[in-house]
Amino acid sequence: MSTATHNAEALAQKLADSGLRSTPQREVVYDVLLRKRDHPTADEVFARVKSGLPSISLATVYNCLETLVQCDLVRAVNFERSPTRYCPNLRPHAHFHDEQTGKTHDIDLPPELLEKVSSVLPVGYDAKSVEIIFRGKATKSVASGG
Amino acid sequence: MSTATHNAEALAQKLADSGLRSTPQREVVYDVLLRKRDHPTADEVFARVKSGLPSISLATVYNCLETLVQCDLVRAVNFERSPTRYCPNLRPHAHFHDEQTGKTHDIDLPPELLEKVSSVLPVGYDAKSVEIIFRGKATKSVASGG
DNA sequence: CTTGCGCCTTAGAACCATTCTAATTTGTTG
DNA sequence: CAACAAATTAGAATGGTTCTAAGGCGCAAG
Ligand SMILES: [Mn+2]
Ligand SMILES: [Mn+2]
Ligand SMILES: [Zn+2]
Ligand SMILES: [Zn+2]
Repeated sequence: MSTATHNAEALAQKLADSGLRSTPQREVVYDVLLRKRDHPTADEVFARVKSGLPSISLATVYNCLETLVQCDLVRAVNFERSPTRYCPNLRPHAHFHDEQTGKTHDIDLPPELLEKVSSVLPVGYDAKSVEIIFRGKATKSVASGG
Repeated sequence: MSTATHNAEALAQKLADSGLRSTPQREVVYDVLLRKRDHPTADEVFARVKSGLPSISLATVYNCLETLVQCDLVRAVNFERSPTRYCPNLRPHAHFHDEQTGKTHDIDLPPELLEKVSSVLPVGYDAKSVEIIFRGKATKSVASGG
C-alpha cells in the first residue's frame, strides 16, 4: 500500500466521520498539503493542484481547504491580514514567521509548555485553544520535511 | 494638567521622536483608543472619533492608526482574517478572544513566561516578538479598565 | 438498470477591509 | 508673505475570500 493510498484512506475515514464524501478534489488538495509542508496559501495550493487535476477551480480549492480544516486534518494559519496559509501538521506546534524570507516554520511545543502558558489565565477564562506566533529571522536554514 | 493634555503631550513627544507632527486627528484617534480599551476596529474608531471631529475621514483614521502603531504607542491585533483591532496597552500581554461575545480581553504576561516560551526555539531562530492568542469562553465578565 | 435526490464542483459576481491616488489643506521655514 | 513639505480627504482601486446559481456526479430506492 502506497503512502498516497494510505493518506487517501485516512482522509476518506475522517470525511466519513463528518458525513462527507471523499472526492478527487479533496484527495489531491490534501495530498498537495502533505507533500510540501511549507504552509502554502490557497492560491499556491491551487497552482500545485492544477498539475494533477487541471480542471479544478479556485472556488473548489477554497471549499476543500475549509472542509479539511473542519475535519481537523489541517490548520488554517494567519499572519496579520495576509492570505491564510494551510498546515497539515497536527502535533501541537507554534509558528515562526521569518520576516525576511516570508517563510513559515513549525516549532514543536512540549505539552508542558502549553499548560504553563494556559496557567496565566485568571479564573473565569476558559481557553479552548492557544496559539503562539514568533516573528523574526531564522538565521539557519532548516531541512524541510518530505 | 488634565489626563487628556498629558496624553496629548506624550503623543506629541513620541511623534516628534519619529519626525512626525502632532495633529488634531492623531490626538483624537489616540484619545479614543485610551478612553475605551475594548480593541476597536478602524470602523469603530472612526465612529467614536466623529463625535469629537465630525470632518475626519476614514482614510485619515487608517493613517493615524498606522502612525500610532509605527510609533509603538498602539498594537495592531488580528484574529483570523477579521478586521484589525487596535490596543493601546503597552505592557506585555496576550489576547483572549471570546468566541461567544466577540470581545477581546488583555491577559497580562509575567516576563518569565515570555522567556520560557521563547526558550523552545531551536538554535538558528531569532525571535523579535512573541504573540500569544487564547480562544474560548470568558465565563466571568470583567470590569473594564478606565 | 433508471430515476430521484443531495452533495459537490464550477465560473463568475459580489463583498468588504484596506490601500492607493490625486487634489486640497495645513503647518513650517526662510 | 512665499515656498515647500506634511497631512488630510473623498473616492477609486485592490485583492483575498465568499456567495450565487447552474450543472455534474454518486448513491439508494424502486
Ligand atoms: Mn512577512
Ligand atoms: Mn469571534
Ligand atoms: Zn504549521
Ligand atoms: Zn490588548
